Amino acid sequence: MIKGIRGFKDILPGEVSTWQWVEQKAREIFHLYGYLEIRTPALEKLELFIRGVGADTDIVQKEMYIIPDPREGDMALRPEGTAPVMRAYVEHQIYARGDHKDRPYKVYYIGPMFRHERPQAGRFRQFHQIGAEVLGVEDPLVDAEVLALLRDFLTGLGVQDFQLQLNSVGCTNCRPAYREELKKYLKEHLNELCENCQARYERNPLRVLDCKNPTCREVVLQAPLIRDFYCSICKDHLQKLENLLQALNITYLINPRLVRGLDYYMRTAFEIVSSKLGAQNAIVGGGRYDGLSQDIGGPPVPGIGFAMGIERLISLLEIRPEGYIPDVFIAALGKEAKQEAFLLQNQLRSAGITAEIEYQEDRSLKSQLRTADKLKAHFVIMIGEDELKTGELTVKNMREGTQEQIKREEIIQHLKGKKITHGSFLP
RNA sequence: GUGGUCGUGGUGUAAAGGUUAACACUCCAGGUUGUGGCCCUGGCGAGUGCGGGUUCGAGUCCCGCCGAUCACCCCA
Repeated sequence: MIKGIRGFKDILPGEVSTWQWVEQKAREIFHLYGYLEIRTPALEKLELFIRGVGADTDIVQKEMYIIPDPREGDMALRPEGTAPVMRAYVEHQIYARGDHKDRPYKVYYIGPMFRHERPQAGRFRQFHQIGAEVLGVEDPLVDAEVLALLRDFLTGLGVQDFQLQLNSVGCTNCRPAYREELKKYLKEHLNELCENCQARYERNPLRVLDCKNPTCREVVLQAPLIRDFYCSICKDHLQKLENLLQALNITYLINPRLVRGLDYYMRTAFEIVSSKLGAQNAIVGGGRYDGLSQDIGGPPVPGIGFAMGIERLISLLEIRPEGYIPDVFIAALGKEAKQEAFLLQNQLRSAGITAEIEYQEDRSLKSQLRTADKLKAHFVIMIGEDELKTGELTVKNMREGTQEQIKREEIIQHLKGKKITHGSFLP
């Protein structure tokens, strides 16, 4: 038997209705907030992620699916969505278009991402993200807007258990000084750090801050904090954002040790975590990346965005939509009636009524009703010898247990007057 | 990439190294005429992830591989 690839999951019809519901809700909220969908390819030049996400990040160093191609150069399945969006923005010179010179460019995407990690609860090699980016505006107003959107989206899905963690990771002006200070501090405690962090000390000392190793955590507790090093712009940015969040009644927690694993973040960085998720507890991650455009060869363009893991989001959903439920099940007895049932089914569907028939030969009425019950059909139309003779069909309401005789020609009109459900329910 | 646990019909479980692998759910057929759910009766369905080994005998023990799961790591 040929099996699917490790970490790559089939999403079967039973779950797809939940996915569709989530995606539909996302599209509604993005529309409300003025975001348009963007669709970028699953494959990009490897270079984009090395320069965008950062050569030293785990994503680039060990998690990418790389496709070597001597003709086109190395390519990679996208491990995240922000760099590709920025690439498209720069490539199509959106920044130069009149309609976006001083209006933000707001886009969202929904699609698969790929990272070669060891699968675990909430972690897959192909996973799906709903993400959004706001390009071209530096003002913390857009930071707040993005967070408001997220809050509204999650509560709209009935998700209760989440916490917004916020930090500012500074900018190219103030981070270097902090970095030096942090290194100075870490140097004194180098032998107390885990192996991993000893390596990080040189390449990316900030990452030591959110190491989960207990002894590292202890060291970090006394470490200098970036907030004592913010330049006036960063300080101001964070202060304004906090004021806006408070004005919007968005609850958040400042986590001064929140550091994100992608190099492009600056100033605002945030995560939304849930205690119901286990080790992989982040359902959303995001922040501001004002340097990204230049990193990939574009003009200076400020930006902020987030990505949300759909699998993780779905795993903490308490409400789920029902799948397909037929309005009508047609039970037929005998060959002639079966033919009649098939034709009736077709007419019902033309009228927008969902209908199912029995496909097996010679099943008793009893078993056909059983099937109708299992399908949760609202009505059963019975066709047998009597009905064929009189031209009146028996219509049974399965929810009420009542039934009546309806003339064949009037059946559609009759059902249309019955407030039928059209096949499926969304919460 | 590292470590722990696990792998039995479609699903969930059971089977001290010893008959023909059991039970529940699902599914099918019945419980007298053409009426669902509940209940009752009967039936279909696996040879135990894959490959080796130990043993008279392996679902059970050992080794390897694969997969799942949880944690580390990292992140959504």
